[in-house]
Amino acid sequence: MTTTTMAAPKGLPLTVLSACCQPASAPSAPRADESAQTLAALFKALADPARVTIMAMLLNAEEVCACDISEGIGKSAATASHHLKILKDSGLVASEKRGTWVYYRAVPERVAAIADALASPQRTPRPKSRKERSES
Amino acid sequence: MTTTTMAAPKGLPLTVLSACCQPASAPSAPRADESAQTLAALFKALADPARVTIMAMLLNAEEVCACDISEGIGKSAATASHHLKILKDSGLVASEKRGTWVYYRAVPERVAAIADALASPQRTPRPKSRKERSES
DNA sequence: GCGGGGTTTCGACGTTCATCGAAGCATAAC
DNA sequence: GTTATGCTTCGATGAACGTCGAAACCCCGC
Repeated sequence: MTTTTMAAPKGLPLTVLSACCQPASAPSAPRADESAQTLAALFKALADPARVTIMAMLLNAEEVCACDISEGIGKSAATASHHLKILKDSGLVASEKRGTWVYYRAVPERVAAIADALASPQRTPRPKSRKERSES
Repeated sequence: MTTTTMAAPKGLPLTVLSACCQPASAPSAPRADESAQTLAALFKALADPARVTIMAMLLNAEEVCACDISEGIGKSAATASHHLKILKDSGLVASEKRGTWVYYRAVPERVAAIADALASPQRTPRPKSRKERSES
């Protein structure tokens, strides 16, 4: 169930894909911008090979110990912790501390949310370009 | 020509989601890393609100004039061109010059490729963590 | 040819990012 | 309490990024 897609038909950043370039009820309220920023933040969280590798590990295995992640990406423990914090802050992974070890798990709903935002072009009739506007 | 995705059923970076943490036939050849880098590069191309907005415009309308994109993201023409170049280099958009104007179009296959990479967890039995290895 | 407008490239600036070593925290075993 | 181990935070450094103005490029109409 992909988070989303339940109360609101497509209630997440996806809206940016259709809410762009609209009347904008409130004059100075950048609404679509907000969604774009939210979505861009999610992409930024994945915009590093180390973090992609981490997500791959977490999506393949149900749970991964932090110690394995460090050697899985071939970087120092400090760097691994840094990347994990970024993924955690973006909600893409969750962590649980059991004794000395910390286990990380992917949050599939969040991952699916990104995939959903990328799907379904849903073309609109056609905005009419500036060129056309100036030609008429 | 979209480069990619056509002959192979899922012939793209998705492999990173299953190719990670494997025997690695060649000792010092980071193979999964390559896929991770490819995928991360795609995410990085989308890791900016301006570029997300551009993709939204291009996915909604079939074709958008460059001049509209500049004002669509509220940045200078130079900045818009910079972002468009990044998207073009990553294969997410294509451009066509007709007379004085340049029209940009999204490359749906490439966008879908990212969505595909995010889908299908395909769990493997379980890698066995370092903790377990050290405990046995 | 010349002038003008759309687009891209160049150069520069300030900001953000990835990375590591070292130090700090927390938990478990003794 | 002390020691050892796993993880995170801190501080610093070099690289990459986003942004813009100015210059260059390209195509059209005259």
